[in-house]
Amino acid sequence: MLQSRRIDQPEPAPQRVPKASQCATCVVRNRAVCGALSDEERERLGNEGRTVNVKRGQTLLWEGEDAMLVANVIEGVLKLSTSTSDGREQIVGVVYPADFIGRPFGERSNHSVTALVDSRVCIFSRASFDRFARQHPDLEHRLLARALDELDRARRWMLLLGRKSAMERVASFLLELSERLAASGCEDTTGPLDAYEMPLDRQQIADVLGLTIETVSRQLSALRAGAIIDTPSRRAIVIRDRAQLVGLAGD
Amino acid sequence: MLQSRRIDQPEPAPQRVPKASQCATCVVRNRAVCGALSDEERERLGNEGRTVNVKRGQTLLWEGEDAMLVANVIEGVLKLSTSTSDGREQIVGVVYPADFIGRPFGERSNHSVTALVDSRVCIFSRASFDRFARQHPDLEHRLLARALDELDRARRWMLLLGRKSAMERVASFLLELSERLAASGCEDTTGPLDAYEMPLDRQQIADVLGLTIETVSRQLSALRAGAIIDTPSRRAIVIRDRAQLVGLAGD
DNA sequence: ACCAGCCTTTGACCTGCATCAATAAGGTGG
DNA sequence: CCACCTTATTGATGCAGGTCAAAGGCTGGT
Repeated sequence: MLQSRRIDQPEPAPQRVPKASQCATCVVRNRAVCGALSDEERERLGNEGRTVNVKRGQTLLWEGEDAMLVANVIEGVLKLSTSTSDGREQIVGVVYPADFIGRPFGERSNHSVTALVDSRVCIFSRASFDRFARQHPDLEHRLLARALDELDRARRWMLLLGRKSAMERVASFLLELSERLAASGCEDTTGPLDAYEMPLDRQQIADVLGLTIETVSRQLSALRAGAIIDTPSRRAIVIRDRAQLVGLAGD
Repeated sequence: MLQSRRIDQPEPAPQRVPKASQCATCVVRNRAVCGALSDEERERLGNEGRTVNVKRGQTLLWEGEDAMLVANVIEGVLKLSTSTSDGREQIVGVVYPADFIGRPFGERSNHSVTALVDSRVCIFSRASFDRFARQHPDLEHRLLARALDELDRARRWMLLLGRKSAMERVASFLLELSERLAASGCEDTTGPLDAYEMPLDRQQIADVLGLTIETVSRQLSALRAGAIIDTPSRRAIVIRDRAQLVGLAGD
């Protein structure tokens, strides 16, 4: 069977930034769900929220526990993960700046949310966010649009997990990251990145792709040997031949 | 690699029932998204929709094509599926009565929708449904709740596809069906069914679980040999020892 | 600088599921 | 009731990727 997994250690609670949110200057205010609101409304929602720094490895929400909060990602990358009772883990989503975290209109969180790199999020109590959302149809509309996009993405991921080979999975993943990291930068989107810093370690890549760390490593080595990518350091990825990589992603 | 797949043959277009929808007596009117509307509003939405019969095997929406319609399932079971360019197929969702089909607020459908058994759905043009939804926040709220539930379900499915063994997958699937088929019957829900008719053939089960038809067959035989289930006919499932089956589902 | 403790890579081997192939069991029309 | 066809089961074999084990490489602390 699959190897078991180290458990993410409990960590000190995320550090609250004393100052209340400054929505007016928030870098993600337009792309996040808040973008649906007028300045005045956004300010009102902002008063119910707080900006919080989350260090790499810290967990914001635990699988199975009451999901008391929701949040917008301002900066950083976080993973959503579930595990079987015997410790096999699967990462079911990776979120970037402007993405929404949590389960509005639901009691419990179905997956843990953990920072992959030092991140900053804007949190709300679920109850107050739910109340606010119900009174602001435009906000709910943005939430819906986002949920539908996530659903499409999750389903594409199901094709990868159910039907793709190890090499196809790794190639697909490197390409997806190259696109999403480019889109999450606020700069004018100049298309997918050919060089980026990998926010996941090898174990986490394996957990996204439903593989083992060794298999991931071997596929990366093979791509390096074929001069299709380069990995100048552990966490750096350089795509040298995107066309071939696309071919290997196979869909 | 994985075996290739027979293509669903193009079929005659779904048959339109001449009579306009009779929302007032619709068996799923409360559980479907329409349940958010008043009688009067529902009637108004109903005037834009039509009831359509879809025969087993007929496809309502094609992957990659413009998604011109959305629908509510009134009766039956349908699959949502995607495939790789070389024909490997993955079923990414199975929908039951009261479930919603299609991609509101999106241009193209990311998966095909095909009837697994003779079904009846209530269709709307996407454009008119979108317009109506934007004017009815309660309807969008129900859509959002549904999308979030689907997302949770898809993510639990990702754990299955990424990390579970063949036996765990088959056991999980039999249990999920036993619950969802019970819930989709309009009768007072008396808990999960211990006997039901399997709406999928072996190939389709394999396509849901990311396995091959032979592996599915072997797991079912093993379960039968262990007196955990019985399969009195091809499409009949009887759960004889639910506790053990739950144990084998492993999560 | 140097050491300790990861994380990653690589190699050797094994196993669960895919693949290939042959029957068997329903189902359908004549 | 039989011939034919589709779908499911069972068996034999192979291989992709998992498991086990042993080196490397970074990194951070003193």
